[in-house]
Amino acid sequence: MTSMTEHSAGRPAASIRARVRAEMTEEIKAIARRHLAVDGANLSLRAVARDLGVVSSALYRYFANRDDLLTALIIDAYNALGTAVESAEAAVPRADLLGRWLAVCHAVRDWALAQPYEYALIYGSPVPGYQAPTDTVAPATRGVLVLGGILRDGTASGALSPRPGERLPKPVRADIVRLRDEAFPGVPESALARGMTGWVQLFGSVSFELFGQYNNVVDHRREFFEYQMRAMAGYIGIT
Amino acid sequence: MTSMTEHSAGRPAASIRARVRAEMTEEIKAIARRHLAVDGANLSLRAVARDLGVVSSALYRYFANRDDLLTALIIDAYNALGTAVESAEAAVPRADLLGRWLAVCHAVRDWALAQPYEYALIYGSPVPGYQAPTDTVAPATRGVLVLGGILRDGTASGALSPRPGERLPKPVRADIVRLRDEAFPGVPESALARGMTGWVQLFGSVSFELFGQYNNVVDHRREFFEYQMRAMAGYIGIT
DNA sequence: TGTACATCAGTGAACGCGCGTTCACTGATGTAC
DNA sequence: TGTACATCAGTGAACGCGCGTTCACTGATGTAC
Repeated sequence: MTSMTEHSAGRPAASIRARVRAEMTEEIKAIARRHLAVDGANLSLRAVARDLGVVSSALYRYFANRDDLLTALIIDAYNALGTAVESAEAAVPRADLLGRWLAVCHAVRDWALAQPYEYALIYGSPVPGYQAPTDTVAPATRGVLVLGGILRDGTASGALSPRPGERLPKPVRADIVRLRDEAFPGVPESALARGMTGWVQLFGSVSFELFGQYNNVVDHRREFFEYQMRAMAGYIGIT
Repeated sequence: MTSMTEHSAGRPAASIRARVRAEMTEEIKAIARRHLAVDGANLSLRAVARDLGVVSSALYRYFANRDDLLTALIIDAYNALGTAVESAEAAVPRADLLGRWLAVCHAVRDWALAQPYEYALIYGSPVPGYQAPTDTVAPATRGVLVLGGILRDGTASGALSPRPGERLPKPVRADIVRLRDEAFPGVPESALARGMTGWVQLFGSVSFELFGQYNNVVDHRREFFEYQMRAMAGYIGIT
């Protein structure tokens, strides 16, 4: 790692092996992602190895076991979704709060439609017997932090409808205050509470669509989704 | 079936076999339900047979294959949830629209918390490779029809806040009108559209809680849930 | 620059399991006369 | 009421698969002197 020995191409010799290793790791994950469609979270290491053209025990050079591979896929999925949300929202002028909120909503839905099995992995039913380790937590929060930014900016500029008289039920307030202190500085309690409700609606709507609850019920899905998200914007106070 | 031959106990002889068969079928499903917790939707027929104390091929007297057993579990789950919702709502005075709505919401959440794996089976990620047959449709709609009743009654009595000027986006209106004509007579379009949004919020919230999205985020779950459901009541126009 | 040694990716065999489904069968229960 | 026959639940063996993980190994690549 810190070796000064240089390869003819100008790279430290050690990093060649490291680079090949990183590429191999990515390829394993890419194949595993494809297999999510077939097996769901019941991912088969042997099937991944077959597709990779390698003996199944070779995978253990890269992942300690099946759960480790699943964890890597989960973290990647959260990060991909987080990146999609962040960059979609960043492209909207800061003053356009409604545009920013709708950009977030559509980024979530578009990403989920494009990788439904990865979406199911992170927002669907938990995998039986699998316990997510703590390093999934940070990637999982990237999306909602973007919403936090919208609420903060709207509060600072006065564009977010203030609710001076609103009183939250005491236990709800306790959760909201802790959340605000931990992760959402500068966001009023009522805005955060309403924002969380909108966040639940966002994922509830995407999950209904992806998990088949809209079959034979809703045909115009994008429009129905946007109608709901605009309704939530109004409820949150984003205009 | 139509035989007049009577057994000494006063039952048609054929029905004894039929009754034993029905009991056996119920027992298989009961054991299978317990196994959902371990295997998720990846249910093992052999494991069910072991628990039943029977050879695995014996199950084929009762279910043609694994998917048929899964289908039976799905239908039972929808019916159990439908019954829970219907009877909780029926216990509230008809004029108390908010009480009826909250009874529906808590019935869904309570049932889901009591049988989380059955909830995941019907509202979680779809089972890879499994296609639900059409006879799951009717049981699946029982819950939302109860909401329809609340909207209808509220409209008839004038208690549901009317939204005379509200215009839905055209594609949304198309879906809503079709839905209304098929299953929700007497419910105004805007009420139905808002009701659907509330319905999505209800299941979004329950799924977030059950599928682990509230871990380290929301501690007071019942209160947080009720706060959200009251917010949606206000949005729908239920007071 | 050359050589001895260490690291590490991938192999192939094995362990000890699991699974859904089919099929010919036995023996008990129910039906028809 | 008694008897011959039909129905049907459950058995046990088999087919043809699948799986995660371990382990001793080979041979290529990288490192240190």
